Parts: sequence; structure tokens; C-alpha cells
Amino acid sequence: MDIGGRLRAVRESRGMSQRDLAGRAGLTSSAISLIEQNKSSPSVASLKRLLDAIPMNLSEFFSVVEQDVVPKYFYAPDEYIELSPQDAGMGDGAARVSLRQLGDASRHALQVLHESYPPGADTGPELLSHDGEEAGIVVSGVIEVTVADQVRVLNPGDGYLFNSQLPHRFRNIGDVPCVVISACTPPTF
Amino acid sequence: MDIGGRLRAVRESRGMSQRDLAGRAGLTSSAISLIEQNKSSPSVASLKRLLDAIPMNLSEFFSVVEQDVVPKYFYAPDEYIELSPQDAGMGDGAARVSLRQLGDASRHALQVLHESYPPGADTGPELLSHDGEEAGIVVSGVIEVTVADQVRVLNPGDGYLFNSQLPHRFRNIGDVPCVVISACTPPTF
DNA sequence: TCGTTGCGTTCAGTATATTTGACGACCGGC
DNA sequence: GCCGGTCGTCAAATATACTGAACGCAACGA
Repeated sequence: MDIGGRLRAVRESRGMSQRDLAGRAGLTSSAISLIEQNKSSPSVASLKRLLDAIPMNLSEFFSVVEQDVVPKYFYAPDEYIELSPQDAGMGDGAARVSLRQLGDASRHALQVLHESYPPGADTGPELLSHDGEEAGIVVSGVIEVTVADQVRVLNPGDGYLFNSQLPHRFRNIGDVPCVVISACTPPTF
Repeated sequence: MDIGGRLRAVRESRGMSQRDLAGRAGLTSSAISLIEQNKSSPSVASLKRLLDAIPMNLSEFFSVVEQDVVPKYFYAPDEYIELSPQDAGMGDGAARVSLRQLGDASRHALQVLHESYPPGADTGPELLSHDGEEAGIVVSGVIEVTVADQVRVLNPGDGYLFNSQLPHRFRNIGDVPCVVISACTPPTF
């Protein structure tokens, strides 16, 4: 939790001096100096004023991600990571569901999956996970989705978007596999 | 910036009392009471101790989105919001690109798009945006993607995943439209 | 060699966050 | 009614963040 180092990096990347930033944020350069040396821990109110002056929001500020040494941006189908429905918190009825994940989610803020549900597949009520959000679009086939107390049958082109904390369930009620491309943030498994 | 209300909501969703949380976080319940009433603005150090005890990380804490009164989870194709390539920071070569967005991204942490690039479409080098990440999977057609100094041609099933701060560009170099389902976090336009 | 300008840091004093200890309100059991 | 327990809040004391005025340093030009 190197708040000071992070603040200094952000400030310098904007080409501001401590006094510049102090002026815009309505603080003093002394305070910024102490914060950047981790000699004081700013109140949220003060940190927000600093970030407003940069500008950057608090959520961004705290979600620093390391960059790969040789960054990898592209993935062929056979490079996807196969996830087990179990790890994803799905029930026994989802044993044959294919979950293929783009890249290494543990190193990213965004998790994208290529999901294929065979006919009859049923995730069962999934365990609650993080505070993140989940969304997806149906590419082919038909799937019944339950979120909290709502049930809907989604056709190709339809989508869903909800808070991951809500109980949710996917069932392929058709007779052909259903392919869905989905995204979560932050990664939940 | 209702830090207090947010903290109270999170604490109560975990079924903790102020004293419970105080015990686990090494603070006192009085401090929590004042913070929840927005009568004091916690230092980042204190807030982190509180969130560690919940547990939740700072980034998640600050990326709060309002929940609809009657929450909407499902979207038909005609309910998608049509975005203009201009607003997305794309160049003139992308005028005919179709960008259809799931839900109202300004109220969510996750933005999912159904994108269709006609033959010859070219976004040009896109403007840098937030600190978030961008990812997607090609559904049909062929597209050339440039990220920083890397160029790749992606076929159906291929995907991409990179930090939104990197310069990036999409070009449909085939002779049929290319459909991509993409996700960003946090929403950038 | 100066004086000036701009940088980050330090220090004593002030404002504010946090603790300690107490209060009233509520609830279930007797 | 009257407990014992738990809840959130409040008031005074203490710890800590922040201010305002210094300091030392390096770069630049007269």
C-alpha cells in the first residue's frame, strides 16, 4: 500500500510540481511532501481533492496493475485457459459446460470468457462472489437466465448485465449448444 | 462522495455491527459511527483497515454504482444503446462501424459492446482514455488489431486483452463485416 | 560571484480524526 | 414492569493530519 509512491508517480506523470498540485487541490505542498514520503496517511477527503486536481478518480488510483515485461495482447482459441465449472461455483448440472478464459485473469481487472453450454446444462444457483459486475451477449443457441427473482430466455443477440452479488443461474433449455461471450469485473475465480 | 453511506451499506450487507467491525479492524465503534455519518473523513490507512476486515479492497469500495429501483438485468438487441464511433474516439475511417452497448455504462463498472466493422472500416489510432482494461473476442469475420507496437490479424474465436491507456486500432481488412463482442472496465465513453 | 527561481523537505502550531467512556433506545426473557 | 444485552450516538481527551514559514539544494543568468 505505497500510497505515497503512487501519488508521486501520478503527479510526476502529469508534469506537476508539489506546489502546482497543492494549488489546484487546495492543500499545501508540505502536506503533499509528507504524504508522498508516507509520513502521513491522507484523509479520504484530502486524497480526493488531490485526485480531482490531477484528474483521476479514487477507484482508478487504487487499481494499479503491473504491466508484463513483454506484454501479451492477443490470444488464439487454443491459448484460452480452460476453467472447470466447479471452480466457477457451478453445480453438478454444469459439468459439461465449457468455460474458456482470455488471458490470466489474476493479473487483470477484466475477465472475459467464451462459454459453451450443451443442451440441458444447468449451473444451479451460483455462489455469491465479489462486488463486481457480470455481463454477456448470446452468440448462438438459447439460454434461460435467472437473476435474483427474474427469469428470462435469451436468444442470439440478447444480453445480460447484473451485480455479481445477486444469485444467478444459467440453463440451456434448447436442443443445441448455446455460446455466450461474457465479461466480469473484478475477476471472481 | 458518500463514503459514510457506502461503508454502512457494505458493513450491513456483511451482517456486522459497528462494534464487530471495529474489533476486526482495530478501530473503535465511535470512529465508525462518525465516519458513517460523514462527520469525519477517515484516513486512507483507517479506511484500508476497515475494508481489510470486511473484506473488500479500496478499488472495489470506490467503484460504486447505483442500483436501479426496478433493476434491469436483460437486454434485447433493440434495447442496446447505439454509440457513435466519434464518441468512442474513433477516426473518420470508422464512420460506418456499429457500436451497440449493453445497458447504461455510466451506471455500471462494466461496459460490454456488440461491435460490427464493415469491410474497410478503420478506427485510426484511438485516443488514450482511462486506466481500465479492454478485451474482446471475434465472433465472425476477420480484423486487424494494433496495440502499442504489436499488430495481429484476429479470426473468429481469437481474442484480445490490453490496458486501455495503450494506443490501439482496429481495421477490417476482410471483405465481409467483422463482429466483435468486447468489454471495458471502467467505462470510457 | 552573486541574486533569483524553482524544487522537495523540515518543524512548530493548528485543525481534525480517533479513543475513551458514557448515554438513551430497543429487544427478548422473566 | 424490570432486567441484561446490544445497538448507534455523543462529549471530552488524545493522536494524527495538515498549515505556514522556514530551510537546503540545484540550475540559470547577470
